[in-house]
Amino acid sequence: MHFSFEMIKKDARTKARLGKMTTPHGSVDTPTFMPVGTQGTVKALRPEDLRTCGAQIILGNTYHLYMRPGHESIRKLGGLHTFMNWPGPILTDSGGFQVYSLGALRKILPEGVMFRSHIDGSKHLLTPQKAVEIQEALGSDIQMCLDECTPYPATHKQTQDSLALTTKWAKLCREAKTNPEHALFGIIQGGTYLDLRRQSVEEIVPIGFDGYALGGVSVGEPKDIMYSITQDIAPLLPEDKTRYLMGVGTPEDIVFAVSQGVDMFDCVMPTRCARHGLLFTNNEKIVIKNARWREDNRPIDETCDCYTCRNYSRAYLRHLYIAGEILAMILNTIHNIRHYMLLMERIRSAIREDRLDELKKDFIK
RNA sequence: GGAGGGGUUCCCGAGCGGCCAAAGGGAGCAGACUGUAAAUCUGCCGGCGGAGCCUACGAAGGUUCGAAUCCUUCCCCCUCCA
Repeated sequence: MHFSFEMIKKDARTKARLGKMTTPHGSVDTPTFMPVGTQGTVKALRPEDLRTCGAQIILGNTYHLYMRPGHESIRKLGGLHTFMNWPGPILTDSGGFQVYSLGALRKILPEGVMFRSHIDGSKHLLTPQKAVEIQEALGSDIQMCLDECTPYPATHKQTQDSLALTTKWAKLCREAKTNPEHALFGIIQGGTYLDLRRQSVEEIVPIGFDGYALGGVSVGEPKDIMYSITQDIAPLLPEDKTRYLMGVGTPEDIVFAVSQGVDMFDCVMPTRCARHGLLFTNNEKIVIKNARWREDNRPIDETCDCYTCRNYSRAYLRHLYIAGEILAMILNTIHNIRHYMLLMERIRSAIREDRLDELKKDFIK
């Protein structure tokens, strides 16, 4: 089964779209959220927990899996799906974000990025061709082009130079792709400059990808800038292709971006915050370590149907967290992922019923 | 009975004449987290609205311009010998 994207319907009052992606490992209802599983695991969850939470697609990472255990090993062991026992679709990030996040450990060269491994300090050159080769070895359903995630702040000139590299690498990734079943997505950069963002769309779209991502946001820029980039650029992307806003975000960010026509998201927020004791609900955010929950017998969220909310009290979850128990991370992550999945279900229902704007009002005042 | 070691802020523990409201842990309290170098990181943590003052280093006296730090007595604790 080849990758495809079908737009089922558009919301009547916003730019939101309801759609369906088909991949070699199953289909995905969009708008969708991908839990982040950088190292071949969504931290603290078993694949069956992910399934139960409603996750349809997850994200893995080229850089991390290349460094450890190595993409060739994973290929020999049957590919990433088999290796990690996740039968559903997987999107792999290219390592472009590590160009940003591992800033001190890498050097950008015209032909690629020279990384000093964060694990043992060894040197590795990640080229666009290599990034595609690794992702094909992993067998990911959706591969991402190697890009430079432009940091914030950056001058117009710096952003322009960075963009030139991203465009050049996008072409090389496109040429390097060999497996027709897998999708390859291009990435729009251009920092906070609208003219460069537009230029990026004009350069990347003609190369011809299976989907388009908006990258280089949520890297420290003010939220209104991120929103305006999303608002201005998402509608410029081809209607018949998946639109993916990389690394976003909070529930309100997601609802906003959906209203601008974005179909896919990924973010560490639900998983990392869960491990750090921040639990999402439809009302308040709950910092589970707070003393106020010491004897609170209620679940995290009475409207949530997750395993954690059905079986455990805030008091118990607080105890587990304070005591440093592993189960705290497991139960907290189950809740936050389910919360995000329920959010996406609410979003899809709203689009289906042409009332996303009403839902949006609940999130963005 | 003899010899030696010790009692420090909630706990452990450093300090051994002024730079000490007292290092460093822990506990406690609060906050952050956006394509994961994150089970991480940050802040607060004797009292009083601040420069400041008050109360604090087993107890009581003393020496000194100044004491958690030196001296005396007392009260506890631990180790070894009898």
